[in-house]
Amino acid sequence: MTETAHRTQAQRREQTRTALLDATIDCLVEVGYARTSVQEICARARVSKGAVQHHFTAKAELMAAAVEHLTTKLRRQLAASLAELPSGGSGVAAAIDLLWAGYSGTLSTAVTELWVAARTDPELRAAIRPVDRALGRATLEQVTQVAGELPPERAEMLFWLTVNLTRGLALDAELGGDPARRRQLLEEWKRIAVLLYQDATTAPS
Amino acid sequence: MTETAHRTQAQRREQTRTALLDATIDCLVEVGYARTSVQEICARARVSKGAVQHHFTAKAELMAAAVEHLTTKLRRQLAASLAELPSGGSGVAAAIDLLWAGYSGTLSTAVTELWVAARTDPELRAAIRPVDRALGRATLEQVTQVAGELPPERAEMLFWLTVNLTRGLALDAELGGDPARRRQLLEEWKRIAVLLYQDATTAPS
DNA sequence: TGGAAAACATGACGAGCAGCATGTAAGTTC
DNA sequence: GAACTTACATGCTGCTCGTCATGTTTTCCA
Repeated sequence: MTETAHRTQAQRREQTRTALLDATIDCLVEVGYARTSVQEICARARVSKGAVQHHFTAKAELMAAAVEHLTTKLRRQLAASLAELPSGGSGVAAAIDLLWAGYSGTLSTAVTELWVAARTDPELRAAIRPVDRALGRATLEQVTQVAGELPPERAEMLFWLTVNLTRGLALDAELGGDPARRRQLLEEWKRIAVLLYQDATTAPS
Repeated sequence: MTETAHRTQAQRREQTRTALLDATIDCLVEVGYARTSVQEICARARVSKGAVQHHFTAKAELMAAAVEHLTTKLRRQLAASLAELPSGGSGVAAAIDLLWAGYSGTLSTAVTELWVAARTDPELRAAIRPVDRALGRATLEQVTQVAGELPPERAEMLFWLTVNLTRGLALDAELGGDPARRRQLLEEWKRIAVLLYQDATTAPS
């Protein structure tokens, strides 16, 4: 029990706000975007519909806020794990593992739901694009610091290839594809990436 | 104007049935799964709600049928283009292009909508999985025939890597990512694939 | 040619949805 | 401690959805 005898207004505000946003993410992950209703979110956040009405004027605004909340979380998660990467060939493999871990978790599942929904919802799309691009660029920067010996152009290529491959694999995982095959594919890609890394660093053009 | 003075019952049945399924796919592509309602589908197919009621007992059944219809179309499309592939290194690059073309078109967009929806809808999921697996296997077979000199194990790896990368790129395209970068990434991947292909064929382990 | 059956249309029903109006409790300010 | 503001709850309204019951048209068959 959280004995909240006295909470300042700012505390109350932020508390229910994050509760709502977390509940929204949970909803996206568990029931999908199509069935994510305001009522469901309220039920999970243990608040009334009036509360969400007070904090967000419309559902779209809630979703937009959820996108930012979500991205912030993902960013923190990735940053924390990417900070302690070894450099060199083993670093490349480790980075790929981390990217896979990041893009295959529940947070990324929620992002995918929003992405697909945003394709046919211009408002949501406008909210997602800048935030997502910022996440991509920030992650790229951290990754390229690991593989500093590589020409930045090639490091970027490797990064984006990994990200897109990982997203494809995450999609496969969502539908219940064979986990063993995914592991195999990821191992193979790591092998290829390390090989390319070594080629580029030992014999620069 | 299609002057349909006399249509046999079977013709009528099949005609409105495919009209409904095509309309469903259009709906998925244009407004997304969340807003794909029976009414929307009926409006596009120029039929009443009673018609869909007559052909499909529930909406889930319509969706399941749409999945199969969709997969059949995709299969035909891929088969037609994959049939006339050159073999060898240039064949590998061409195959990648074709897979990209297949997985980035409107049909694949509809599939993605259904995929993501199926993640949280067991019924839809059960309908999708076998059909999708069959599509994957069939495409794999056709592709491996092109790269016959490659050890089947490695050809399969290359295929699945390409498919998953392509799906990730397709997702990126849906949100309006930079087309130029996608082209760049695809070119890079083709280079890598051809390189791996040559390595494997000239110096088998 | 008439009647059975299939294909389709029309209208209605209950459920769930988002948004709003209004009421109540908790914190702030003086 | 009383007026005031912010944070939240409750209940309603109009709408859309999927489904169903019933009517109408078209084809088939004897």
